[in-house]
Formats: sequence, structure tokens, C-alpha cells
Amino acid sequence: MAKNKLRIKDIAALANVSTGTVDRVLHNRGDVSEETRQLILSIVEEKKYTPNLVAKSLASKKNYKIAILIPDSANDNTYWDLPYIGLKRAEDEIKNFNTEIIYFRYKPYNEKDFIQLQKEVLNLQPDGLIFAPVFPSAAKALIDNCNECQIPVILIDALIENCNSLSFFGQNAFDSGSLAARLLCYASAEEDELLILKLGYKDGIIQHQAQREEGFLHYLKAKNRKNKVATHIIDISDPQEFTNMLNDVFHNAPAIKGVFVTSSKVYKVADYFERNLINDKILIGYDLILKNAEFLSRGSIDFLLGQRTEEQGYKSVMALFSYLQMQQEIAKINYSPIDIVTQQNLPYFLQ
Amino acid sequence: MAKNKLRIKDIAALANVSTGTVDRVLHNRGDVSEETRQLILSIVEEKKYTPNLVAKSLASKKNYKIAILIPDSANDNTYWDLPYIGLKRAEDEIKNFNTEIIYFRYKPYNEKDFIQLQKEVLNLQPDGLIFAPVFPSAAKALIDNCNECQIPVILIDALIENCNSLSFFGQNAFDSGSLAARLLCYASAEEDELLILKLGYKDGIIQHQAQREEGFLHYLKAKNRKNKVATHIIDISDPQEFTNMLNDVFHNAPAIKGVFVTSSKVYKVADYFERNLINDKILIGYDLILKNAEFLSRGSIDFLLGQRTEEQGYKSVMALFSYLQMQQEIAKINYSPIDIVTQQNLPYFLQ
DNA sequence: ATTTTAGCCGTGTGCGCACACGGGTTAAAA
DNA sequence: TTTTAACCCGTGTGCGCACACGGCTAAAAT
Repeated sequence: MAKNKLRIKDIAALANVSTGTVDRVLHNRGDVSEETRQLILSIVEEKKYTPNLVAKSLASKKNYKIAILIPDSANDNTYWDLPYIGLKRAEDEIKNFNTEIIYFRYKPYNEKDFIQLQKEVLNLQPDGLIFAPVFPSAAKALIDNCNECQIPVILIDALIENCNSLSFFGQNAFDSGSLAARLLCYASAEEDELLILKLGYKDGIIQHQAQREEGFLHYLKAKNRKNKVATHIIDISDPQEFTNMLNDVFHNAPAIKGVFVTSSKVYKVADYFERNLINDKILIGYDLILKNAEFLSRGSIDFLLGQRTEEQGYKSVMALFSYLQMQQEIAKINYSPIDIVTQQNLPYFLQ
Repeated sequence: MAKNKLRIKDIAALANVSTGTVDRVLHNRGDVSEETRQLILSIVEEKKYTPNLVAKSLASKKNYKIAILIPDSANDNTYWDLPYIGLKRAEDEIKNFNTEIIYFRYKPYNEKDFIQLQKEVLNLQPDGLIFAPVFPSAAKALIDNCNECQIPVILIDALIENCNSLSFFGQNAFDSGSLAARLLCYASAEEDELLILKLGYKDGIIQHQAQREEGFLHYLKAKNRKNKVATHIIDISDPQEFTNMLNDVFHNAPAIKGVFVTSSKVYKVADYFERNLINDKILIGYDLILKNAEFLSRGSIDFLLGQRTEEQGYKSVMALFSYLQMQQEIAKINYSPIDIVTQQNLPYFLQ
């Protein structure tokens, strides 16, 4: 402990009472005369006493449980590896402070599995929950359940409107779309054609993708850009069909100069470009998953928009921790910076 | 503490010895038979024992002092406000862990003041030092002094070659220059003229600026870009003279399309552009100081390259802390990501 | 006059670890 | 045989805080 740091013992000495009395005042446990209470509070105020968190945590018997409910990592969906690293880092940092983290990971795109694990989470009765509301209606139900049980909830990745969650950590999807548009505008002329690709699975309708598209179009409109813009929604369940669809698109519009993929599946387009020797287009997409990083480093992707996924995981845990242990307020909305990653600065974003 | 966490007491029970013996093994204090030593070590290994840092810190009587030696913030030089925020954040986080931070701040561009404070630092006999080697030769002397006194040194912002410092936190200046070139290449054609501006005070020769220029030129060369590039070194001590110089430059080369300012003083050029109604040029510079952010948000600056200054401060302290308290190794070189900041993503980089 | 009660407060213990101190055993030196 | 030292190890205390427990005083109830 740094020198000159005030202890409960010191306050007690200053107020001519015992440490027990000071403790009772600090914790509002009553049984203290109003006079002594005011005296102690005034000393605390004046000397700016803050408790020694180390000792506090050592002495406290309360054990906090934080549940985390996120998709598992799969072959075709490694995105959640990234927040997981940050979650783990936070776990390491707080595991000595009477706080435990319990992970629940469900199969991606599998709402049934999500609902199953949701029950397990509630069964555990955690002191707090962090989860990704991938399935809006199921997510809403979970939040309602948690509110009933007085369990504070933090959302990561996606934001659910009109519901009583404590906080949100993620990206402003709309603004990231505008940024993508701006970058493509730098790298293309007004007469160039632009393309928006929304890739996904049949029932994986992600609100992110819509907002990113909106932001993109909004920028072009605001700047009075005359570019022709087409949007295609393409299913990626079947690789062959995916290729056929792209063949169609690029055959019908060979003048396309810039391609904006509204998800982390941009590597699939980059792969298509490489296999078809297409290198006259600017390609921009989302997130620093490994496959994307590889294509970016080869120049097949021009820009990746990152969202500090690791930091999102880390910060959401730390915020909940401070909220539980120190009643520290958390901002309702915490947007991550939107990182622009290119071949040149990529190495510094990996690790 | 999380449940199932192994304590010294548990290890002792498993090995049928007392906690004192386990402690002696863990701290290499000798007086333990080789047999018991191996037994305890094998248990530690197998069960992956890690000490409870909370209790460890509470019990330890050693008080660490970390000295920080950086420029003060001045009217014309607010850069160091940024790392300071991160240093403060780290201080808050570790102040309960027997670690104290003592700041020494000298007048910017004032080597005399630096050397004076350097003496005070050594006088304090800190357990570690973090400083910015703004004046290379004086910095080298300080490092040598610290090595003699066994004081580990971490450099931030600038890197001094061939000297025995523990670690470095900062930006890869060369790569950031390349990145600037890449951005200007996207936003300009081969026939466009480019300009490099190195702004500074007479004796403020900063190696950064040279490396950034090198990286910039290297990129153009590697990509076989034919752009005409001019470099100007301009003193900014006298505002009037500064304006005259810029008048000269842009009068003689009206075809300049992209301007790369190799320092955080880019706001001075943006200000010049605004006052002279110049808005046909792409302007790119460094660092998210307040003035730069203002010009960026108005669109007078196109790109700012950021270097996570706050994070640099934070990480350097935390690294030194872990090194001192837990003998944790630190990477010799820690480059920050090079952030690309535009009007669109600026809000998310401020705070 | 005695007992009860409420209001106020001090003491003691334990959290996990570091470290000082001292105790016991054995083998070598006197 | 006795002394001494080397070797190995257990015990106890304190770090700052939380909290259980119980003690004291004065007023109210019996």
C-alpha cells in the first residue's frame, strides 16, 4: 500500500472510536449515534478515504458469479474466439477478487440450443449476466427473466432496443457503414459502380447488416455521390450456389469498382476473387478474424473494419465487476472505436 | 476468491508439510530437503498453483516506487496530456498493491530542465523508471545511470537504439509513414503531386519525423508510384514566418493534391488551409490531440494516424508493475496499433 | 427495586500470504 | 562422550477489512 494511505484504523483514531464503529458507518449497519456518524462521515469526506480493495476483497466472503452466454466457435464462425480472449483476460484479472466466471456457449445459428442454455444460466442464479442477443425475441425473454430475478444484464455485440439491460458494449453499425462508404469514395470515382453484399445463412437475419447498409447508403446520399449502388443478399450455406450467385453478379455488372461486404464473411468474397483472378476491385468488410487477416495481408481485401472485439469482452466483464463489487455506474451504451485495418497496419492489430 | 482455488495451505496438506515449507520452496529460501522440494514443485506444477495476488500484496511490506519522467503539457504542446491519462488510470489500478507512482514533468523542448529532473529521479531511488527519451544523448546518460543503480527502465514514445532498456512502448514510425502513403495513394492519382511537411522547433529534431518520411517514400517506391514528392522542413516558432513559408510552398506548386505532415502539428496546416480557403487537398497527420480532432471533425484534416497514447501510458506502467511484483517478462518492443481516424469514426476515439 | 430493552459501541477472528523465529534431528568436530 | 553446527521444518504474527459477538449504559417496563 502506498504510504499516507488512510485506513479504517486511522479514521477510528481521529474520531476517538473503534474500527467497528467506523465500519458500521461505512456500511450503513446502524447502531451508531447520529453525532458520531456525522463526525466519521466528515472525516471520511475531508481525508477522502477510499477502502483498500485488496484487503476488502480478502476479507469479503461473498462470491460473485458472472455468467457469460455467447456462441461457440465453429469452423465457419470463428468470430467469437475474439471476444472470448478478452473475457478470459478479464477473468484472469479478477479471479482473485471473489469473482467467478462461468461460460455457456451454444451452437451458432441454433436458437434451440440458445434457449436450452438460457435455462441453465437462470438455474445457476448468477450475480450478473453478459450475453450476445443474437436471437432478438429469445434474448428479450431472457432479459425479462433476469430482471425478475434482479440479475443485471450486459449485452455485447448487438443492441436490443426498449429493454431493461444495464449496458451495451459493441459497435455503432450505422456509422461503420458510413465509414466504409467514405473509404470507397476515396478509392473510386463518381462514375464507378458500387456493390453491397449481405452474406449469411437463411434464417440468420442480423440487424447489424441492415444498419451497416443504411449507414453506407446514407453517406453516399449526404455527399451527393452519383455512384450506382446495387445490393445483393446471398446465402452461403451451399458453396457451389454461392459461387454461382457471385458469377451472376459480377458478370452482369463488370464495371463494379468497390465491394462492401456487411459482415465478417468478407473472406469468402476475397477467396472468390483470388480464384477468379479478379484484382481490379476495392474490397472492404468486417472484423479481424484469422481468415480475413490472411486475405488482407495478401492484399485481396483492401480494408477491414474492426471493432475491438477483445476489448469488448474485457470491458464488459470489468464493468460488471465494478458494478457488483463497488456499485460503480456503467454507461448505458459503450461503442467501440471503429478500426480501419489495412495491409500496412495489420500486424499491430494482431495480438 | 473463486472456489476450488488452491492455497499454500492446500499444497502443504497434499505434501504433508507445513505452509512454511511450501513458502520456502516457492521463494527459494533454501533449508528444504531436495526430496520435499521436488514433491512440492511437482504438486505446484500439476495443480497449476498461482498465488493469490490479493493476499500476497496485503502481506508484502515492500513498497515499490515507479518514477515517470515526461514533458509537461503546454499551450503549444498538449500531446503529453494523452499518455498521462493512461498513466493515471494505471496508477489508480495499482495503488492498493504497494506501488506508488511519482511524476516528474519537465518543460517541453527544454533539455536543461530534463537534466535537472533526471537528477531528482535518481535521487529518489525508484524501483523502476518510465520516460520519454526526447533528448537522445541525455536519455542515454540517464539509462546508463539507471543500469548502474539496477533500476529497470521502460521507454515510451521514442526508441533509443543500442541501449540497455527493459522495454519500449510506442509506434512503428516507419510503418505509419507507409500507411500514410497508402491512404494518399487511394485518394489521389499517379499524376498528382504530393508534399511532405516536417514541422518543428529549431532544435527539436525528432527522429520520428525522419522515420515517418522514410516509410512514406518507401511505400511509393515499392509500389512504383510516379507521383512527384517534395519535402519541406518548416520552423513553427514564428507564426508569421510559418505562414510565409506555406504561402511560398503552395504558390510554387499549386498542383499538390496530398499533404503529409509528419507530426501532431498538422492542425497548424489545417488552420492555414481554412484561413486561405484551400479545400482541394487531402491532409493527413498524426495524433488525436484536441486541436487536431477539431479540424478533423470539420473535415479540414482528412486522416489522423493515432497511436493509442493513453494505452501506451497504461500498458507501460502495468508492464513495469508486473515485472517488479511478479517477475513477469516484458517484450522488448511493444508497438501500438496505428489507428486511422477520420470524420466518421472520430467520436469513438475520443474517450 | 428489579428486570428488560434499546441504543451504542469495542473486541476478536479470519481471509491467504510472507516472513521472523525457534525447535527438533542428525552427523561431524572436539 | 559431549559439543557444535548444519540441516530441515513448524508456528505465530501481521497486513486492512468485514462481520459476528457480546458488553456497557441509561431509560423504560414490571
